[in-house]
Parts: sequence; C-alpha cells; structure tokens
Amino acid sequence: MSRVPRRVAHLDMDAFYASVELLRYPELKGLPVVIGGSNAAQPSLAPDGTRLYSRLGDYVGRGVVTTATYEARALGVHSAMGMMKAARLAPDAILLPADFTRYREYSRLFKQAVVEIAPHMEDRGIDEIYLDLSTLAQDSLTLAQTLKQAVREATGLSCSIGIAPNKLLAKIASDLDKPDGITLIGEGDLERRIWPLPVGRINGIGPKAQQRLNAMGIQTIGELAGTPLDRLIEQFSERYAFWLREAAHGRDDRPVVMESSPKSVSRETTFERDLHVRRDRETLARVLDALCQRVAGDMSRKGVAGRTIGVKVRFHDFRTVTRDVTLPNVVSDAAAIRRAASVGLGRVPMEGRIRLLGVRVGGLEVPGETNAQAQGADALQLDLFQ
DNA sequence: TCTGGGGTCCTAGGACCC
DNA sequence: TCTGGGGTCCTAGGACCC
Repeated sequence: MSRVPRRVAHLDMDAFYASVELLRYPELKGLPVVIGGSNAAQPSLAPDGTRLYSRLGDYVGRGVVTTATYEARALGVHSAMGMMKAARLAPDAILLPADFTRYREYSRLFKQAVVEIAPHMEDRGIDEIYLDLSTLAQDSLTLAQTLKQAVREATGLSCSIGIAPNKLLAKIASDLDKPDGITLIGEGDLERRIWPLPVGRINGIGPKAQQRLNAMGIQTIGELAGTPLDRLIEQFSERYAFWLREAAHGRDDRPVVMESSPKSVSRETTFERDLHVRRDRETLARVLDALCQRVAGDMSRKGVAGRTIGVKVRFHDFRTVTRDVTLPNVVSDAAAIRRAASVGLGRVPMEGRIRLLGVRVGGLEVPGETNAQAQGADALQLDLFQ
C-alpha cells in the first residue's frame, strides 16, 4: 500500500547461546563448545579451583545439539543434530547444558538496548528481531553501527545486521557477513548479491522445498526467478508457487509487527526411554498430569484461555499422531485441560512404545476482553426472547 | 543408542448450513 | 432423487522457523 520505500533491518545475535556461555566461561574462547543434551552436566570445580568440563564424547542419552561455537561448527556439528552423532564428530569438544533462563535475560537486555534506538521492533524469538527503520533519519550504515555498539555495551555480545527494503532481503542480508557483520542491500543489489545464493537461503524454503527445487534443476535464487510460474505450480501449491516467484524477485510486503497474540500454548516431553502403554501406565498418567499443569501455568501467566485441547504422541519409530478436542467453551485450568486431553488420548491408536507425549491448547482468547462474536450471540439471544 | 521443544501457517477433507 | 455452490468450523498432518 505505502509508496514510501521501506528500510528494514534484521538483527541476529551471533551463536547466541554459545556466546552467552563464553561470557561466563571465558577460558573456553577459541575452543569447540557444544550446548545441548537433556542430561549434560554443569561444569564442576576441582579442588585446586580449576573448572572441570564435560567432554562431548562422554555424553550418553537422547537429545540434540542446541547450538555450537564456530569452532565446533567447523568440525561438522550444527544445531538440531543428534547428540550421539555430534559426539562422534567432535568427541573432544566441551559440552555444556543449556541455561534458558540466562539466555532469556540476555535476550531482554539486547532488545531493550535496540528499542531505545529503533522503537519499531518485531520480536522473532530469543536471538533475532526485525526493525522498521523507515522513519529514522540516519543513514543505514550509521544506524547499523549504532545498533551493534548498543548491543555490545548492553550484553558484551556481537550481532550481525542486514538492512534492506524488506524483511525477506534483510534476513538474507544479515546472514551474508557473519559473525559481527553489517550488510546493506538496495533494490539494485538483487541480481548481483542475492541471485547467486542457493534457494535454501530464503526464509520459508526448507529442506523439502529445496530438495524438490533441486530435483527440478533449480539451485540458485536467480534460477528460481527465471523459472516460469507454470513449472512451479506443477510441483507446489498455487499459493506457494506464487510466493516462491515473489521471493526470488526480492518482493515482500510483510510489515514489521510490534505486537501479536499467542495462538497456542504447548508442552511436550521426550522420555529417556520409550514407555510401554500398559506397563508404564502410571508414569504416563503422571507425565500427562504434569504437562497439563505446566500448560495451565503458562496460560495463566499469559492471561489466556482456550477451547481446543490437543494431544501429541510420538512412537518409538518416530511416527507422530495428534488428536484435537474442541470444547464448547474456553478453559484454562489444569483439570479441564486434563479431562479433554484424556478424551483425545483415548482416540489415539496405541501401536508400540511411546517416545514423546505432548499437550497443546489452541483457540486462545483473552477472557473478559470484549468479543464481537460473543456479543453477537448475546444480541441474537435477546432477539429470540423478545 | 539417529532425530528437542515451542511455535506458526498451510492444505485437504468432512460435516453442516444456506 | 439428484445436483450445485459458497461459507464456516473442525481435524490431522506436514513444512517450516528459532
């Protein structure tokens, strides 16, 4: 709609969790460090005062790598990789448990520093944000330098920033010079800077779509831009095909949104060993109880209630089944969530041992907030009774 | 010993209503 | 009895992101 050219920044913290840990354990700087694993041990103190760290190669158990330092990435370890595989690749890497409370605190600090400079901020999770810089006076390079300096002063951490005419290009740009980089992309830079990149660099093209594009002989964003729409529609939904073409041409009009309301709240857990439906019945019941209580706690903190209760079961072979139960009215207490979850669970065909159990509440509303639909219903009732 | 946990959005089919 | 659209709600699964 707006004819004013936009200027959007994407700011991405560099190896965020790992960098927060290095602030705490500076002697690990320059070493391959991996964070993750559900049962990684905290470093302990030797009698002589030196710190003893766990070795990745000694890890036993389930779980994935949450993040890794650039030195560990050089050994082939990356986030979401299974811990056991990572342990084979880099047995001598240092292993640290994740400390999300601490990461959230640093997240708050860097966002607070940024918002002082560029108040139009969209939260995209713990370590990245978009900023709409369109109304700010300074040039882009100065702004990027100012933002990086502010983040460093607030946290001691570095970040990478991309500035471009929209979110799509800003996101790609922030990744072009990492860590500690600044990349400015203008309209004229599309063919030279963006088109040579692989299609997977576009936010929204994941492994599956990338594979299908590659199979069509499309590797780069430029090749995608040159592909007739018909060919894309043969492979993808019409909607996705249109989006692919727009993205390849660097077109994206999504606004930088400062507020959004939660759509769902969920908790899930993967067991250390797969549980037997009957033999481990009591354990499963206890875990289900705990999950419902945690979801209820999260909902109460957010001040929401919801009417669609979902359960998720993942079996030993990684098959995942979900069942939803929609109630006539919103609920928010653990007991009501638990009752609906039991109904859902009763509809899951139990075929094999259970690896994961999850509970989700969707269809969220803020109770007490004026709701047009509810008011409409009230009005209708009044009419009926007149 | 492959494959965490918290999310969003899309698709497709069925029920139901007009 | 058969045939139609359009719209909404619900469900299940999947892709994707951080």
